[in-house]
Amino acid sequence: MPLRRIEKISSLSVFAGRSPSEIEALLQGADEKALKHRETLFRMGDEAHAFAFVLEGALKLVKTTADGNEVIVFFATPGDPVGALIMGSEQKTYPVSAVAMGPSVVLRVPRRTFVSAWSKFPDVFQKINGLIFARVHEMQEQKAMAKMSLPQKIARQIISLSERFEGGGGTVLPVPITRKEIADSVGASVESVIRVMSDWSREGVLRTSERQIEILQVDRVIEILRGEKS
Amino acid sequence: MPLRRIEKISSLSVFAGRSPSEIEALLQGADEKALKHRETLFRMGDEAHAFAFVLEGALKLVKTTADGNEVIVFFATPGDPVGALIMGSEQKTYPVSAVAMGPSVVLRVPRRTFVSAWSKFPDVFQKINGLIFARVHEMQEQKAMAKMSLPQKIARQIISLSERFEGGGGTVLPVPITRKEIADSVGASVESVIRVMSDWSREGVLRTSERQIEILQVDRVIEILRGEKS
DNA sequence: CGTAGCCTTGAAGGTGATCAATGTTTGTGG
DNA sequence: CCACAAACATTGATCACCTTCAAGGCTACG
Repeated sequence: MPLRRIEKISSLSVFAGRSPSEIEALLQGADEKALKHRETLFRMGDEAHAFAFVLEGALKLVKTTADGNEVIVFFATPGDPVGALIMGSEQKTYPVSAVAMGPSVVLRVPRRTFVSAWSKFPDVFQKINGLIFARVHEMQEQKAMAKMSLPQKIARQIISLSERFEGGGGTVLPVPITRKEIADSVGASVESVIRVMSDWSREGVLRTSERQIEILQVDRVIEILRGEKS
Repeated sequence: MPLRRIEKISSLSVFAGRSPSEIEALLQGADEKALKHRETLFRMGDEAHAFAFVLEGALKLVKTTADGNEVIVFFATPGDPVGALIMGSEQKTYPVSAVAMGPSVVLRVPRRTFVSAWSKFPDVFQKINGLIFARVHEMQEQKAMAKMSLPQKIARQIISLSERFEGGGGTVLPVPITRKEIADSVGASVESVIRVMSDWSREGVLRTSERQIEILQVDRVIEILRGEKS
């Protein structure tokens, strides 16, 4: 039952300026896939037969290290492509796993369509590159935090995430995210993340219920990010 | 005095399969720029009028953080593009600075040529994407080391760098790299990097002279990377 | 021949990791 | 709908690894 979310799909930035028939060509063999919480879209090492756009919810891109640790490389939010870069590359297997955070929906496009149709539209390519740029930029920003303290890293991660979801107020992360996931994304231990965030809860900076994080004092978080302590 | 290194230029992977006249079109307004050691190609925040390919030597892509720290985001080695991603994006200023490590040469292509010519060749685009993929991959791998010990991070960085330069043996990094640069790239302090590398020198694992690092016992370095201590 | 850039070493101290135990919430199968 | 298993959150104690600060030396180069 493919493509019931036409609205949402045609509002994807990649499709801006494409005619309906062009869009149809770009979506040959594409389907919408609904994912349950914690369901895996693809696993690191799998052959890359398709890429996808996040339509609803969010996916985490995860790497499992040799010693069994998990590292979250990126949080993909609505509009973000996943597995797109690899479509044009030599490599044939996904370098990361993609796992849904909360119930999510993706638009999955087979590689053959990428090769046959997507490559034909320079515009489209350019749009994808814009999205990739955003991702690289985000990773670079994060790398720039290397020497900062843990609270600063966490603050940055939370702010960056909250900014990625449109929507007024925007102070509630509309995606369930665990302390472990935050830890894995900033390169810290769960315990340390908990200690930091518990302090913040006590100070009324933020609040969590059912994995949903609500930022109560955005300015305070920004202060922390800038480097003032409690 | 543009384009004396035609040989090297046409062997760039982006140009594979292009005819001489096509290459000429892709190089409208392009020039070769020789950079001295520590010379800056572009500065973070500058308007992005051009992108470039490294032809000889190497460049470091650096971010200066609010508190005056430097973070090296990527080492660009021959064949790598710098500033390419931003060409297709909304953003108009470079997110990082590019600084030569040792005398280097780049092929600089103006943005207008990118817009007018490069966008016309889907193949070329795809090739660039392949290169970007390699870069993203490298950054992801590095992020995956977040929880590893400092010696492991340094070992990885050194190995990864040595692999990026073709050339048999490949155990001498053909680019001058300081302890500070290694520190800035793995997110550690100079002193710590020095302590680790001094130990290695004493053990005969590697040797440095004039900023050139020579790996004497590659297998030992790999052991360290895998997690055995001295 | 002085300055700038780089390397080195030591001492002291802090941040965050690790280990261990326990509570809480969510999900699942009978 | 209950019972039990997973997944997630919490707290405390301990300690290793790195950072920071300080001081000094080496070498290249204008």
